Formats: sequence, C-alpha cells, structure tokens
Amino acid sequence: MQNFSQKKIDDLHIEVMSNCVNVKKKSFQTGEYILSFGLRQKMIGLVESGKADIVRVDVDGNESVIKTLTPGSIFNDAFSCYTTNSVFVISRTITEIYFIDYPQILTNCLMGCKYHSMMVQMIVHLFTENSISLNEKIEILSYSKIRERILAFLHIGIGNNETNCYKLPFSISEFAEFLCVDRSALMRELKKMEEENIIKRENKTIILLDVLHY
Amino acid sequence: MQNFSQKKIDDLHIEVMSNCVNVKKKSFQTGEYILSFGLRQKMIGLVESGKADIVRVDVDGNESVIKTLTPGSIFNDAFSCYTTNSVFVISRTITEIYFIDYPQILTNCLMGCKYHSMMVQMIVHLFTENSISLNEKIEILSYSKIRERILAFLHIGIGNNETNCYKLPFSISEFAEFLCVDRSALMRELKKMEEENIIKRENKTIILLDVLHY
DNA sequence: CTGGTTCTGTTGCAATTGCAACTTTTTTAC
DNA sequence: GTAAAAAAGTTGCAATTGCAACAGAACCAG
Repeated sequence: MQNFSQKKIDDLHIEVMSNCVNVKKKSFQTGEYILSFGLRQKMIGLVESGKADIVRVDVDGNESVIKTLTPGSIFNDAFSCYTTNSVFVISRTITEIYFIDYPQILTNCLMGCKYHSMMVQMIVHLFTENSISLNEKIEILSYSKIRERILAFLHIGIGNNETNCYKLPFSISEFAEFLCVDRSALMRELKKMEEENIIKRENKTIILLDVLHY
Repeated sequence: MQNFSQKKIDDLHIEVMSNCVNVKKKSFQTGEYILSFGLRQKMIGLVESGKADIVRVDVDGNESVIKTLTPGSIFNDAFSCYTTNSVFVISRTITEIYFIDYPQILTNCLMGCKYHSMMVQMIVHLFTENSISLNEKIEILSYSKIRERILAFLHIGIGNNETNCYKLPFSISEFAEFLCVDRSALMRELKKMEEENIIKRENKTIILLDVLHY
C-alpha cells in the first residue's frame, strides 16, 4: 500500500528506455478514464504526477477502490483479465502518465539492449508490488467485522513507521468503499472506537492509541 | 482459479532450464510445510504432482486458503512480503515440487542463454496468474452477503464452461474458510439457496440453476 | 471392529451490519 | 457570494451473520 517504498524511475531512465521500447506520455483531467482494462491493453502505466484510482465495478454498479496510484506508481492490465467484472483507472487530479509498450519488452530488442535487464526488473517489480497490494486487500477483507478491517488497514498503513498516525489518502466515503462496508456502518464503528479510546480521529488523520498497537 | 488454463511446463523444459539456472526437485508428505514465506526465499515453486494449499494465518491463528495448487501451478514469495501476517504453503497429499532459483534468472546467465527469454516469460506468466487469482478472491470478498460470495465464486469457477456444474476442490469447511465466512452460516445459506431453487447440491458438486445464471 | 477424529448438518440467540432516510457541514462551480 | 453538489454525520430498524453448542455421518488407524 502506501508504505511500500516505490522505486522511482526518473526522467533519465525513461529517456533511455524510450530508445529501447515505445514510451508515450499522456495527460488526463480530473475524473477522466485513464484505462478501461476490458480492452486488455498490454502496457505498463507509470504515474509521473497527480493521483489516480484503480477501481473495480461489479455487475450492480458498486465501485471499490483497489488501489490509489501516486507519482512513481506503476500499473498494468493484469488487474482485470478473466474476471466477470470491470476494472478502471480513473484520474482524480490532473495526472501525467507514461505508457510503456509491454510485449515489446519481451519480444523486440531481444537481449540486444543494455537496458533490457532493467526493463525486466521493472516488470518484476511491478508485478510484485501489485501482488503485495492485492494481498493486503485480501488480508483486510478476510476479516468479517468492520473494526477488524479498520485495524488491519491501519496496521498495514502504519507499518514500521515510528508514529501511530495515519492520514487517509481518500475520503471517508472512499474508505468505506475500500473496506467494502457500508459508509454509515463505518462511521458508527469509527465513533465507537473513538469512544473506547482505541483511536483518535481528526478529519482524515487517524491516531491509533497504543494499547492495541501490538 | 481452477478454470484458468495452466501453461504446463513439461519435463523437457525443466531439464533445459536446469542447464541455465538452479533447479531442485523435492518431495513432501501430507501436511508437511513446503514453505514458510516469512523467510522471503527468492524462488519459484512449480508443482509436478500432488496438491498443496497456500494458506494465510492471521495473528489470531485463523486460517484462510488463498489458493489451491495443483500440478502445473506455480507460486513464489510475492504472496507475503510486507504484510503483518504469515503465509504458508502446506502439502495436502504427497507432493512433488520443482524449485527454481529466482534471482538467478535475472542476474546469472545474463542474456547469454537461449532459454533466458522463456524463463522471463515464465516469470511474467507466474505473476499474471497470481494476480488473476488474487483479483478473483477480492471480487468474492468484496461482497458482504454470503449468497453473493457463493454466486461470485461459482460464476468464476464455472466461467465459460458449457455446464452449470461446479465440483468444489475442497470440503465445505474449507469452502467456508475460502469465502471467509462462518461454516454454519454457509451451511444455512446453501440450504436456503437450495430451497429457493437457485442451486442444487450433491456432496461437493453444486449445480447452478439457470434462472440467475446471467 | 472399535475408538477417535474430522466433517457435515442443525438451531437458538445475540451482535453486527446494511439499508433508508434524514440533517448538517464542506466543497465545488458559476 | 451564492447555489448546487458532494461528503460527513446520525439514527431506527430489519436482515444477516457469527458464535456456541449440539448430534449424526464419514473416515481414519490400530
């Protein structure tokens, strides 16, 4: 999730890579659809600036944020294939994204380019990070009680940080969506937890009080 | 999940690969721990025969089967890193597994071996399949009602098959574990769905009656 | 075949959650 | 600055679920 340290790929690397494979940069407005993965486009997206969400939409139209993308984040089409529902990437601010041609990395330029190895490592990094995020989400959703999900989310989010603070990267409504629980039920539980001195909340910042911070 | 057609890697490939990277074959007894991923071992496991489960264990000791591994299945350490809980691979029958040294694929034998490209594609395949399974699990868990989870599970499992039958690859207890719901509550819901003619159940085979099979 | 263990099936009950329907506050757009 | 829209916050109520505690069936191992 957010605590996973992104391996930043700087402009120089992008420039070098663009000699090796097809790289395009595009800008998106707030709310614009960056990708509908139903198309199964084989490419890697790399966020340079802005913010975007990977959102799953089920058959009933319910949305669930799978992951929030920030500068340095990397994503691809592996999120959606073979599932019945759709996954979209939606720009939440003005967002700039590099698109790197995916099959090219494996076919073209085969073994000849000295940056090829770096590209392969980038792919592995992408998939590993993807895998980690998905596992974190499963860990959270495997709890049946809202309180447990909140705590799991906070523990992952706070991770090895020195503080017990966590600033939500999204609104409370989106938080409920992420946890796959009803918004009002989430509010209710957050209130209860505050009354029981388990957390303290101020706007979008949640402080986990130490007693249960095992 | 089970309907995802595995790209079988036959013995010849394994033999060729073993010239390029370090490959070891090991046998495990029923119930034996194949891997505790807490160790963060960088390697790929490839099931030759038998059956094993990837199991997540949370801090309270609750177990949840992430995925069932059958011959041809491939797995690695990307399942667990950076999460607070542990992931294990447990052998359910006598199981034979190839272990392929992971970093070697990317560092040793760099660009020299003509099977290198195949290895890279294997890695991509592994991660993609991993990603698909995890997404399917998230899709299932994103529903809050047991009935919805059962139906999502069946839809994924049946997929594009011609039949409406699905044979559970595990016991009802394990099914409840997989869906992250209480076993007795699952029983109750299965019974209700049978009474409402939504499904028909016989032992471990579930038939989805066509009305709701959109 | 016998005792033990695991799985299946059932039920009552309390707790939690989703849902609907609100009000209030904050943010956005013109 | 003001109207409109989105988000936050509340609450009552019904439905669903988890939990505990059973009993019977199936499946071992000696």
